[in-house]
Amino acid sequence: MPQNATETATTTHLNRRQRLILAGRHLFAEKGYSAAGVREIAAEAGVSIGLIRTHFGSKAGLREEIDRQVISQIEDLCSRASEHLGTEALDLLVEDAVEWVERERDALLYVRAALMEKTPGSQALLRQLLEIMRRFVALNRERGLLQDDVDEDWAATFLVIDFLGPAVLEPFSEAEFGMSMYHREMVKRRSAFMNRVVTRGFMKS
Amino acid sequence: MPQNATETATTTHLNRRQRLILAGRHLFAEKGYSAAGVREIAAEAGVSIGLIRTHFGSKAGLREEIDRQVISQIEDLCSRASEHLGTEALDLLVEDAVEWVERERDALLYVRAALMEKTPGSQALLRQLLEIMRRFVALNRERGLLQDDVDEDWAATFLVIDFLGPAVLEPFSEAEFGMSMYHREMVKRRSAFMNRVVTRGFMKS
DNA sequence: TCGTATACGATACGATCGTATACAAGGGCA
DNA sequence: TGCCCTTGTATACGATCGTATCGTATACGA
Repeated sequence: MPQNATETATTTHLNRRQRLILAGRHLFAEKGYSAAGVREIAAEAGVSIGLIRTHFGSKAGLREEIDRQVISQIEDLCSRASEHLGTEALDLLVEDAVEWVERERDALLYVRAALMEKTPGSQALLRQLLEIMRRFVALNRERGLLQDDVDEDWAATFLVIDFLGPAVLEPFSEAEFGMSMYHREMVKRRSAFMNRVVTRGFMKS
Repeated sequence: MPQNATETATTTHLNRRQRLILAGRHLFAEKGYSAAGVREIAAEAGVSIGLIRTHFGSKAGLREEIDRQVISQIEDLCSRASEHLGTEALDLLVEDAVEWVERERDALLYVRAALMEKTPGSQALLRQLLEIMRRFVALNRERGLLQDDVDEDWAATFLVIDFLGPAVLEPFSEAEFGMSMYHREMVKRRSAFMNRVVTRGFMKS
Protein backbone atom coordinates (compact mmCIF):
# COMPACT_ATOMS: atom_id res chain seq x y z
CA MET A 1 0.00 0.00 0.00
CA PRO A 2 1.95 3.02 -1.27
CA GLN A 3 1.64 6.08 0.87
CA ASN A 4 0.90 8.18 -2.16
CA ALA A 5 0.17 7.40 -5.74
CA THR A 6 3.45 8.71 -7.14
CA GLU A 7 5.49 6.03 -5.42
CA THR A 8 6.27 3.01 -7.52
CA ALA A 9 6.19 -0.45 -6.04
CA THR A 10 9.96 -0.59 -5.99
CA THR A 11 10.50 2.61 -4.08
CA THR A 12 7.81 1.61 -1.66
CA HIS A 13 9.64 -1.63 -1.07
CA LEU A 14 12.95 0.09 -0.55
CA ASN A 15 11.41 2.72 1.62
CA ARG A 16 9.77 0.33 4.01
CA ARG A 17 12.79 -1.90 4.12
CA GLN A 18 15.09 1.05 4.65
CA ARG A 19 12.78 2.57 7.24
CA LEU A 20 13.06 -0.68 9.20
CA ILE A 21 16.83 -0.58 8.93
CA LEU A 22 16.98 3.00 10.17
CA ALA A 23 14.55 2.34 13.00
CA GLY A 24 16.44 -0.80 14.01
CA ARG A 25 19.76 1.00 13.89
CA HIS A 26 18.38 3.77 16.05
CA LEU A 27 16.84 1.50 18.68
CA PHE A 28 19.70 -1.00 18.76
CA ALA A 29 22.05 1.92 19.28
CA GLU A 30 19.86 3.50 21.93
CA LYS A 31 18.89 0.49 24.03
CA GLY A 32 21.02 -2.40 22.84
CA TYR A 33 19.99 -5.35 20.72
CA SER A 34 18.21 -7.34 23.42
CA ALA A 35 16.29 -4.45 24.89
CA ALA A 36 14.96 -3.22 21.57
CA GLY A 37 11.86 -5.18 20.59
CA VAL A 38 10.64 -5.93 17.07
CA ARG A 39 7.27 -4.31 17.77
CA GLU A 40 9.00 -1.15 18.89
CA ILE A 41 11.14 -1.14 15.78
CA ALA A 42 8.20 -1.73 13.49
CA ALA A 43 6.24 1.01 15.23
CA GLU A 44 9.05 3.52 14.84
CA ALA A 45 9.37 2.57 11.19
CA GLY A 46 5.62 2.92 10.79
CA VAL A 47 5.18 -0.57 9.37
CA SER A 48 3.86 -3.85 10.74
CA ILE A 49 5.97 -6.43 12.57
CA GLY A 50 5.64 -9.04 9.85
CA LEU A 51 7.79 -7.00 7.52
CA ILE A 52 10.89 -7.76 9.55
CA ARG A 53 10.40 -11.43 8.80
CA THR A 54 9.58 -10.75 5.16
CA HIS A 55 12.67 -8.68 4.49
CA PHE A 56 15.27 -9.98 6.92
CA GLY A 57 13.98 -13.35 8.10
CA SER A 58 14.34 -12.48 11.73
CA LYS A 59 15.48 -9.86 14.20
CA ALA A 60 19.01 -11.22 13.90
CA GLY A 61 18.77 -10.91 10.12
CA LEU A 62 17.86 -7.27 10.49
CA ARG A 63 20.93 -6.72 12.62
CA GLU A 64 23.14 -8.38 10.04
CA GLU A 65 21.83 -6.07 7.36
CA ILE A 66 22.42 -3.05 9.59
CA ASP A 67 25.94 -4.31 10.25
CA ARG A 68 26.60 -4.51 6.52
CA GLN A 69 25.40 -0.99 5.89
CA VAL A 70 27.31 0.53 8.79
CA ILE A 71 30.52 -1.30 7.96
CA SER A 72 30.21 -0.01 4.43
CA GLN A 73 29.85 3.53 5.74
CA ILE A 74 32.97 3.19 7.88
CA GLU A 75 34.88 1.91 4.88
CA ASP A 76 33.91 4.97 2.87
CA LEU A 77 34.76 7.19 5.79
CA CYS A 78 38.27 5.86 6.23
CA SER A 79 39.17 5.35 2.60
CA ARG A 80 39.69 9.04 2.02
CA ALA A 81 41.89 9.57 5.04
CA SER A 82 44.04 6.55 4.26
CA GLU A 83 45.17 8.17 1.07
CA HIS A 84 46.93 10.86 3.03
CA LEU A 85 49.91 10.88 5.36
CA GLY A 86 51.09 12.12 8.72
CA THR A 87 49.06 14.17 11.13
CA GLU A 88 47.35 15.73 8.16
CA ALA A 89 45.61 12.41 7.49
CA LEU A 90 44.52 12.19 11.12
CA ASP A 91 43.07 15.67 10.91
CA LEU A 92 41.30 14.66 7.74
CA LEU A 93 39.87 11.58 9.39
CA VAL A 94 38.63 13.58 12.33
CA GLU A 95 37.11 16.15 10.00
CA ASP A 96 35.32 13.51 7.96
CA ALA A 97 34.25 11.67 11.07
CA VAL A 98 32.69 14.80 12.51
CA GLU A 99 30.81 15.47 9.32
CA TRP A 100 29.67 11.86 9.25
CA VAL A 101 28.56 11.89 12.87
CA GLU A 102 26.54 15.04 12.33
CA ARG A 103 24.86 13.40 9.37
CA GLU A 104 24.48 9.89 10.77
CA ARG A 105 24.64 10.09 14.53
CA ASP A 106 22.73 6.84 14.92
CA ALA A 107 25.32 5.01 12.86
CA LEU A 108 28.07 6.05 15.25
CA LEU A 109 26.07 5.08 18.31
CA TYR A 110 25.27 1.80 16.61
CA VAL A 111 28.95 1.11 16.13
CA ARG A 112 29.42 1.81 19.79
CA ALA A 113 26.61 -0.53 20.81
CA ALA A 114 27.75 -3.22 18.37
CA LEU A 115 31.24 -3.21 19.87
CA MET A 116 29.76 -3.83 23.27
CA GLU A 117 28.10 -7.00 22.09
CA LYS A 118 30.51 -9.41 20.53
CA THR A 119 28.88 -10.39 17.25
CA PRO A 120 30.39 -11.42 13.91
CA GLY A 121 29.47 -7.97 12.67
CA SER A 122 31.26 -6.16 15.45
CA GLN A 123 34.29 -8.39 15.10
CA ALA A 124 34.43 -7.56 11.39
CA LEU A 125 34.07 -3.89 12.18
CA LEU A 126 36.93 -3.87 14.63
CA ARG A 127 39.13 -5.90 12.32
CA GLN A 128 38.50 -3.40 9.57
CA LEU A 129 39.40 -0.46 11.78
CA LEU A 130 42.61 -2.18 12.83
CA GLU A 131 43.50 -2.96 9.24
CA ILE A 132 43.01 0.64 8.20
CA MET A 133 45.16 1.96 11.01
CA ARG A 134 47.89 -0.62 10.36
CA ARG A 135 48.08 0.41 6.74
CA PHE A 136 48.21 4.02 7.80
CA VAL A 137 51.08 3.42 10.19
CA ALA A 138 53.01 1.31 7.66
CA LEU A 139 52.56 3.93 4.98
CA ASN A 140 53.90 6.62 7.26
CA ARG A 141 56.89 4.51 8.18
CA GLU A 142 57.73 4.00 4.52
CA ARG A 143 57.61 7.73 3.95
CA GLY A 144 59.81 8.39 6.95
CA LEU A 145 57.13 10.14 8.94
CA LEU A 146 57.39 7.75 11.87
CA GLN A 147 59.88 8.23 14.67
CA ASP A 148 62.51 5.52 15.12
CA ASP A 149 61.81 2.25 16.95
CA VAL A 150 58.06 2.63 17.11
CA ASP A 151 55.99 -0.43 18.00
CA GLU A 152 53.79 -0.28 14.91
CA ASP A 153 51.23 -2.80 16.08
CA TRP A 154 50.57 -0.80 19.18
CA ALA A 155 50.58 2.44 17.28
CA ALA A 156 47.73 1.09 15.14
CA THR A 157 45.87 -0.16 18.19
CA PHE A 158 46.38 3.22 19.82
CA LEU A 159 44.82 4.93 16.83
CA VAL A 160 41.82 2.60 16.92
CA ILE A 161 41.29 3.30 20.60
CA ASP A 162 41.60 6.99 19.95
CA PHE A 163 39.03 6.72 17.18
CA LEU A 164 36.56 4.74 19.29
CA GLY A 165 37.14 6.55 22.57
CA PRO A 166 34.97 9.58 21.89
CA ALA A 167 32.18 7.32 20.67
CA VAL A 168 32.32 5.33 23.89
CA LEU A 169 32.17 8.51 25.97
CA GLU A 170 29.55 10.22 23.81
CA PRO A 171 26.45 9.21 25.80
CA PHE A 172 28.03 10.71 28.92
CA SER A 173 29.52 13.71 27.19
CA GLU A 174 26.61 16.09 27.64
CA ALA A 175 26.59 15.45 31.40
CA GLU A 176 30.36 15.54 31.89
CA PHE A 177 31.52 18.16 29.40
CA GLY A 178 28.34 20.08 28.66
CA MET A 179 28.37 19.23 24.97
CA SER A 180 28.66 16.39 22.50
CA MET A 181 32.05 14.83 21.88
CA TYR A 182 31.48 15.76 18.26
CA HIS A 183 30.61 19.38 18.87
CA ARG A 184 32.84 21.66 16.79
CA GLU A 185 34.50 23.19 19.80
CA MET A 186 35.12 19.82 21.40
CA VAL A 187 36.56 18.38 18.21
CA LYS A 188 38.87 21.35 17.75
CA ARG A 189 40.37 20.98 21.20
CA ARG A 190 40.62 17.23 20.94
CA SER A 191 42.20 17.43 17.54
CA ALA A 192 44.78 19.91 18.76
CA PHE A 193 45.59 17.83 21.81
CA MET A 194 45.90 14.55 19.92
CA ASN A 195 48.02 16.21 17.30
CA ARG A 196 50.35 17.33 20.00
CA VAL A 197 50.38 13.97 21.75
CA VAL A 198 51.33 11.93 18.71
CA THR A 199 54.18 14.31 17.84
CA ARG A 200 55.49 15.50 21.22
CA GLY A 201 53.52 13.95 24.07
CA PHE A 202 52.35 16.08 26.99
CA MET A 203 54.51 15.01 29.90
CA LYS A 204 58.15 15.58 30.62
CA SER A 205 60.24 12.44 30.70
CA MET B 1 17.86 -24.04 54.39
CA PRO B 2 21.65 -24.13 54.85
CA GLN B 3 23.49 -26.37 52.45
CA ASN B 4 25.45 -27.96 55.25
CA ALA B 5 25.19 -27.90 58.97
CA THR B 6 28.46 -26.09 59.61
CA GLU B 7 27.27 -22.91 57.95
CA THR B 8 25.77 -20.39 60.30
CA ALA B 9 22.76 -18.40 59.28
CA THR B 10 24.86 -15.31 58.77
CA THR B 11 27.50 -16.80 56.54
CA THR B 12 24.81 -18.56 54.56
CA HIS B 13 23.13 -15.23 54.08
CA LEU B 14 26.30 -13.55 52.93
CA ASN B 15 27.25 -16.45 50.74
CA ARG B 16 23.98 -16.64 48.90
CA ARG B 17 23.70 -12.92 48.57
CA GLN B 18 27.27 -12.62 47.38
CA ARG B 19 26.88 -15.58 45.06
CA LEU B 20 23.98 -13.77 43.41
CA ILE B 21 26.09 -10.66 43.04
CA LEU B 22 28.95 -12.57 41.48
CA ALA B 23 26.66 -14.50 39.14
CA GLY B 24 24.85 -11.32 38.13
CA ARG B 25 28.11 -9.48 37.55
CA HIS B 26 29.35 -12.33 35.40
CA LEU B 27 26.21 -12.63 33.28
CA PHE B 28 25.59 -8.89 32.95
CA ALA B 29 29.18 -8.55 31.78
CA GLU B 30 28.92 -11.47 29.39
CA LYS B 31 25.54 -10.83 27.76
CA GLY B 32 24.45 -7.41 28.85
CA TYR B 33 21.80 -6.45 31.36
CA SER B 34 18.76 -7.09 29.19
CA ALA B 35 19.91 -10.41 27.79
CA ALA B 36 20.78 -11.89 31.18
CA GLY B 37 17.67 -13.30 32.84
CA VAL B 38 17.01 -13.61 36.54
CA ARG B 39 16.47 -17.38 36.28
CA GLU B 40 19.83 -17.77 34.62
CA ILE B 41 21.49 -15.68 37.31
CA ALA B 42 19.83 -17.63 40.09
CA ALA B 43 20.79 -20.91 38.45
CA GLU B 44 24.44 -19.89 38.15
CA ALA B 45 24.43 -18.78 41.76
CA GLY B 46 22.79 -22.07 42.73
CA VAL B 47 19.88 -20.41 44.53
CA SER B 48 16.23 -19.87 43.74
CA ILE B 49 14.89 -16.88 41.83
CA GLY B 50 12.99 -15.45 44.75
CA LEU B 51 16.19 -14.56 46.55
CA ILE B 52 16.86 -11.75 44.11
CA ARG B 53 13.66 -10.12 45.26
CA THR B 54 14.44 -10.83 48.90
CA HIS B 55 17.89 -9.28 48.86
CA PHE B 56 17.76 -6.64 46.14
CA GLY B 57 14.06 -6.03 45.52
CA SER B 58 14.38 -6.53 41.80
CA LYS B 59 16.75 -7.21 38.94
CA ALA B 60 17.51 -3.49 38.79
CA GLY B 61 18.27 -3.54 42.50
CA LEU B 62 20.77 -6.30 41.97
CA ARG B 63 22.49 -4.22 39.32
CA GLU B 64 22.69 -1.23 41.64
CA GLU B 65 24.39 -3.36 44.28
CA ILE B 66 26.84 -4.69 41.71
CA ASP B 67 27.52 -1.12 40.59
CA ARG B 68 28.33 -0.12 44.17
CA GLN B 69 30.76 -2.97 44.66
CA VAL B 70 32.53 -2.45 41.35
CA ILE B 71 32.83 1.30 41.82
CA SER B 72 34.33 0.67 45.21
CA GLN B 73 36.90 -1.65 43.66
CA ILE B 74 37.88 0.94 41.07
CA GLU B 75 38.29 3.49 43.82
CA ASP B 76 40.69 1.24 45.68
CA LEU B 77 42.50 0.48 42.47
CA CYS B 78 43.16 4.09 41.57
CA SER B 79 43.80 5.46 45.03
CA ARG B 80 47.28 3.97 45.18
CA ALA B 81 48.33 5.26 41.78
CA SER B 82 47.05 8.75 42.48
CA GLU B 83 49.56 9.13 45.27
CA HIS B 84 52.39 8.98 42.78
CA LEU B 85 53.56 11.27 40.00
CA GLY B 86 54.68 11.26 36.40
CA THR B 87 54.90 8.26 34.15
CA GLU B 88 55.82 6.23 37.21
CA ALA B 89 52.26 6.61 38.47
CA LEU B 90 50.89 5.51 35.11
CA ASP B 91 53.08 2.42 35.23
CA LEU B 92 51.86 1.76 38.73
CA LEU B 93 48.24 2.10 37.66
CA VAL B 94 48.79 -0.30 34.80
CA GLU B 95 50.53 -2.75 37.10
CA ASP B 96 47.73 -2.64 39.65
CA ALA B 97 45.11 -2.83 36.95
CA VAL B 98 46.68 -5.95 35.50
CA GLU B 99 46.78 -7.61 38.88
CA TRP B 100 43.19 -6.60 39.48
CA VAL B 101 42.02 -7.88 36.10
CA GLU B 102 43.69 -11.22 36.69
CA ARG B 103 41.94 -11.49 40.00
CA GLU B 104 38.57 -10.03 39.02
CA ARG B 105 38.20 -10.35 35.30
CA ASP B 106 34.42 -10.24 35.51
CA ALA B 107 34.57 -6.92 37.27
CA LEU B 108 36.48 -5.38 34.37
CA LEU B 109 34.11 -6.81 31.80
CA TYR B 110 31.22 -5.55 33.90
CA VAL B 111 32.64 -2.05 33.81
CA ARG B 112 32.86 -2.38 30.07
CA ALA B 113 29.27 -3.55 29.77
CA ALA B 114 28.02 -0.92 32.22
CA LEU B 115 29.60 1.86 30.17
CA MET B 116 27.74 0.65 27.13
CA GLU B 117 24.42 1.08 28.85
CA LYS B 118 23.91 4.54 30.23
CA THR B 119 22.82 4.01 33.81
CA PRO B 120 23.30 6.13 36.92
CA GLY B 121 25.93 3.61 37.97
CA SER B 122 27.91 3.87 34.78
CA GLN B 123 27.67 7.65 34.83
CA ALA B 124 29.06 7.65 38.36
CA LEU B 125 31.81 5.31 37.33
CA LEU B 126 32.91 7.46 34.44
CA ARG B 127 32.74 10.61 36.52
CA GLN B 128 34.97 9.00 39.09
CA LEU B 129 37.53 7.97 36.50
CA LEU B 130 37.57 11.49 35.08
CA GLU B 131 37.99 12.98 38.53
CA ILE B 132 40.93 10.73 39.30
CA MET B 133 42.68 11.57 36.03
CA ARG B 134 42.03 15.30 36.46
CA ARG B 135 43.60 15.24 39.89
CA PHE B 136 46.54 13.31 38.50
CA VAL B 137 47.10 15.83 35.72
CA ALA B 138 46.77 18.80 38.06
CA LEU B 139 49.19 17.26 40.52
CA ASN B 140 51.75 16.72 37.80
CA ARG B 141 51.37 20.29 36.59
CA GLU B 142 52.02 21.59 40.10
CA ARG B 143 55.16 19.50 40.33
CA GLY B 144 56.37 20.74 36.95
CA LEU B 145 56.09 17.37 35.26
CA LEU B 146 53.72 18.61 32.59
CA GLN B 147 54.94 20.18 29.38
CA ASP B 148 53.96 23.80 28.75
CA ASP B 149 50.56 24.81 27.39
CA VAL B 150 48.88 21.44 27.83
CA ASP B 151 45.09 21.27 27.58
CA GLU B 152 44.61 19.65 30.96
CA ASP B 153 40.96 18.74 30.50
CA TRP B 154 41.77 16.82 27.39
CA ALA B 155 44.81 15.26 28.93
CA ALA B 156 42.58 13.80 31.64
CA THR B 157 40.04 12.62 29.08
CA PHE B 158 42.86 11.10 27.08
CA LEU B 159 43.99 9.13 30.11
CA VAL B 160 40.46 7.88 30.74
CA ILE B 161 40.14 6.72 27.15
CA ASP B 162 43.51 5.06 27.39
CA PHE B 163 42.42 3.31 30.57
CA LEU B 164 39.11 2.10 29.11
CA GLY B 165 40.37 1.30 25.62
CA PRO B 166 41.91 -2.08 26.39
CA ALA B 167 38.76 -3.10 28.26
CA VAL B 168 36.64 -2.20 25.25
CA LEU B 169 38.86 -4.23 22.95
CA GLU B 170 39.29 -7.13 25.36
CA PRO B 171 36.52 -9.40 24.02
CA PHE B 172 38.06 -9.16 20.55
CA SER B 173 41.64 -9.37 21.73
CA GLU B 174 42.04 -13.12 21.54
CA ALA B 175 40.86 -13.17 17.93
CA GLU B 176 42.81 -10.10 16.80
CA PHE B 177 46.02 -10.30 18.82
CA GLY B 178 46.12 -13.93 19.88
CA MET B 179 46.03 -13.10 23.58
CA SER B 180 44.23 -11.08 26.22
CA MET B 181 44.81 -7.35 26.39
CA TYR B 182 45.89 -7.99 29.95
CA HIS B 183 48.37 -10.73 29.18
CA ARG B 184 51.79 -9.87 30.61
CA GLU B 185 53.44 -9.59 27.23
CA MET B 186 50.66 -7.43 25.88
CA VAL B 187 50.75 -5.15 28.90
CA LYS B 188 54.49 -4.75 28.68
CA ARG B 189 54.39 -3.63 25.08
CA ARG B 190 51.41 -1.37 25.63
CA SER B 191 52.98 0.16 28.68
CA ALA B 192 56.19 0.86 26.81
CA PHE B 193 54.33 2.37 23.89
CA MET B 194 52.07 4.57 25.99
CA ASN B 195 55.02 5.71 28.06
CA ARG B 196 56.69 6.81 24.90
CA VAL B 197 53.60 8.47 23.49
CA VAL B 198 52.92 10.65 26.51
CA THR B 199 56.52 11.85 26.65
CA ARG B 200 57.63 12.00 23.02
CA GLY B 201 54.83 10.90 20.69
CA PHE B 202 55.51 8.51 17.85
CA MET B 203 55.23 10.62 14.71
CA LYS B 204 57.48 13.29 13.32
CA SER B 205 55.92 16.72 13.18
C1' DT C 1 -7.72 -9.60 -18.26
C1' DC C 2 -6.31 -13.19 -15.95
C1' DG C 3 -2.73 -15.73 -13.11
C1' DT C 4 0.86 -15.68 -10.13
C1' DA C 5 4.35 -13.94 -7.28
C1' DT C 6 5.36 -10.71 -4.05
C1' DA C 7 4.44 -7.05 -0.40
C1' DC C 8 2.08 -6.23 3.51
C1' DG C 9 -0.89 -6.23 7.73
C1' DA C 10 -3.43 -8.51 11.40
C1' DT C 11 -3.33 -11.78 14.60
C1' DA C 12 -2.28 -16.08 16.94
C1' DC C 13 1.26 -19.08 19.33
C1' DG C 14 4.51 -20.78 22.43
C1' DA C 15 8.27 -19.40 25.18
C1' DT C 16 10.31 -16.59 28.43
C1' DC C 17 10.47 -12.37 30.88
C1' DG C 18 10.41 -9.99 35.72
C1' DT C 19 7.65 -10.06 39.56
C1' DA C 20 4.28 -11.52 43.17
C1' DT C 21 2.54 -14.81 46.27
C1' DA C 22 2.37 -18.80 49.36
C1' DC C 23 4.64 -21.27 52.43
C1' DA C 24 8.72 -23.68 55.19
C1' DA C 25 12.61 -23.70 58.34
C1' DG C 26 15.31 -21.66 61.88
C1' DG C 27 16.98 -18.00 65.31
C1' DG C 28 16.06 -14.58 68.88
C1' DC C 29 13.28 -13.09 72.47
C1' DA C 30 9.43 -12.53 75.79
C1' DT D 1 6.26 -22.40 74.58
C1' DG D 2 4.59 -19.01 71.40
C1' DC D 3 5.53 -15.34 68.30
C1' DC D 4 7.94 -12.83 64.77
C1' DC D 5 11.44 -11.72 61.64
C1' DT D 6 14.72 -13.27 58.41
C1' DT D 7 16.20 -16.35 54.88
C1' DG D 8 14.86 -19.29 51.63
C1' DT D 9 12.24 -22.24 47.92
C1' DA D 10 8.58 -23.28 44.81
C1' DT D 11 5.27 -21.84 41.94
C1' DA D 12 1.81 -18.88 39.79
C1' DC D 13 0.73 -14.59 37.08
C1' DG D 14 0.44 -11.23 33.66
C1' DA D 15 3.11 -9.07 30.21
C1' DT D 16 5.94 -9.16 26.41
C1' DC D 17 9.16 -11.51 23.62
C1' DG D 18 10.33 -13.29 18.67
C1' DT D 19 8.22 -15.91 15.30
C1' DA D 20 4.64 -18.25 12.44
C1' DT D 21 0.46 -18.21 9.93
C1' DC D 22 -2.96 -16.57 7.03
C1' DG D 23 -5.82 -13.32 4.39
C1' DT D 24 -5.56 -9.64 1.26
C1' DA D 25 -3.87 -6.05 -1.77
C1' DT D 26 -0.81 -4.81 -5.33
C1' DA D 27 2.35 -5.33 -9.36
C1' DC D 28 3.54 -7.41 -13.46
C1' DG D 29 3.98 -10.74 -17.35
C1' DA D 30 1.24 -13.53 -20.63
